[in-house]
Amino acid sequence: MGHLLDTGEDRVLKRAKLERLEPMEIVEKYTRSYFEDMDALNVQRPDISPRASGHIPEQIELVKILLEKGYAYEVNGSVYFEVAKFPEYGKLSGRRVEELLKGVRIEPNPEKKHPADFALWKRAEPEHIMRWPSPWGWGYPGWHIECSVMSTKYLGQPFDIHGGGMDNIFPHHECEIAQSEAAYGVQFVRYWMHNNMVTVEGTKMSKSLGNAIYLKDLFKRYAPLTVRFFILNSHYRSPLDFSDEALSAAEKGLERLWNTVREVRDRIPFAETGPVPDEVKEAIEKHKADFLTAMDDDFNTAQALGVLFDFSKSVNTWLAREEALSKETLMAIDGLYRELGNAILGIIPDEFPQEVRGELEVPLIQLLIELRQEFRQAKEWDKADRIRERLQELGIILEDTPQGTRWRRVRQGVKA
RNA sequence: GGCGGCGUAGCCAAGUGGUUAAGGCAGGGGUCUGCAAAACCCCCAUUCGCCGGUUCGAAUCCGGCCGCCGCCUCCA
Repeated sequence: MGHLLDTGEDRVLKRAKLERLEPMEIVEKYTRSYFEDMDALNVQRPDISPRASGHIPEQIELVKILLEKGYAYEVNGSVYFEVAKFPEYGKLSGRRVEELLKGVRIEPNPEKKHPADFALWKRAEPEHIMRWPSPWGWGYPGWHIECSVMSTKYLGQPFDIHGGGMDNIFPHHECEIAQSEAAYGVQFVRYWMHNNMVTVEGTKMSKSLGNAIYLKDLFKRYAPLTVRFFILNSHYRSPLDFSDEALSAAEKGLERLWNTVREVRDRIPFAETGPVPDEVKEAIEKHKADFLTAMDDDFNTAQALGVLFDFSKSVNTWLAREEALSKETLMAIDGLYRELGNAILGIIPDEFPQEVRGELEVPLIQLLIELRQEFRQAKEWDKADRIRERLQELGIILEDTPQGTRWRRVRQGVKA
């Protein structure tokens, strides 16, 4: 369903005309683009992504039920939900119907019995392309009914968690509750999770202000997992402010985490078999428990990340010791990173990307490392340092370790 | 005007009645290193927007005020 812009135009139709495409092509195009961004952010795809326009009969059915039960009334081919018949209206947002009227700055729709009543079905004039036949004539569904219908069709009623932005609490989620609970007489949703708003450099993000950030653009400057880490670093109920300073700090922090995990994984193939020290076992158990406690507390991802950093500090200390860690120890540590950092938070990749641009890149870097090693052995420090500096300028960082020289890319995952 | 969220160090950000206010970034000092990098150790908020109050005790509870954000509109 396109639904209307401030200008009264249909959102999808406007876009379709502009791009000279079928309305459904527009929907498909933006849906795919959205999934691309979510894939990059390591967000799992939903099992079902229902479309409102694919559920017109079900929506009509719900409107019929509400009419039959007396919660709705029809006027001129439109159907409205009568808020006065549902005393609990406002229970989610803490509003009272009487209070709502005071702030109304728009002249009430004369078709409505009460200004707070909302549309379940709207009559559509012939020029409105997205319209369907119904018992009340040609029209299209109201602005909240699709969510009630599609969520309960696939999840049942009640279902466990309904997410969404805080800005949708009223009227959208309030209306969903009214429709669904009035129709079926049982609770609609068990838990509501409302994330706070996103700002850019302290001001709200909006197209008209020209400060909107598109993920595809952001990914050119910061790796998608950096953005994910940044988002996870604050609680979902807190406002999220995008700034270069904050994103850069997140990038550094994630790199620190990755450095430790990379070191652990690099050592596994060369490590000797041996027992896992009690100290390590206990630390793994403790940090895992702390992590899960944080997540169980209303998805406190920020605190959970703190636990991961605490754990890494211990790991780094073990790694820096003289005695080598056994293969079992390293694998146990990596196992916790995979469980908490990968499976749960999705910020530590299964495998770190090499980001090779061409087949020649890796052998050439290795050649330069060899040459530099020879200069170092000859104590020709200026030449050795020049190789390291020039490579760094190219985005390759060299690190000398007791096991030899390692290299990695600066700002991994950022599309050049 | 009403409803809701937020306001914690230079920056980001946990913590919502009780020992020393997590963690990350930045900064300072040290260890390691040929020098770096990475890593480790130490330092870095007697104080939690402001003002009152409750309490033996408050960032945490109550009242008032200020600031940012959102909603109160047929965007969904």
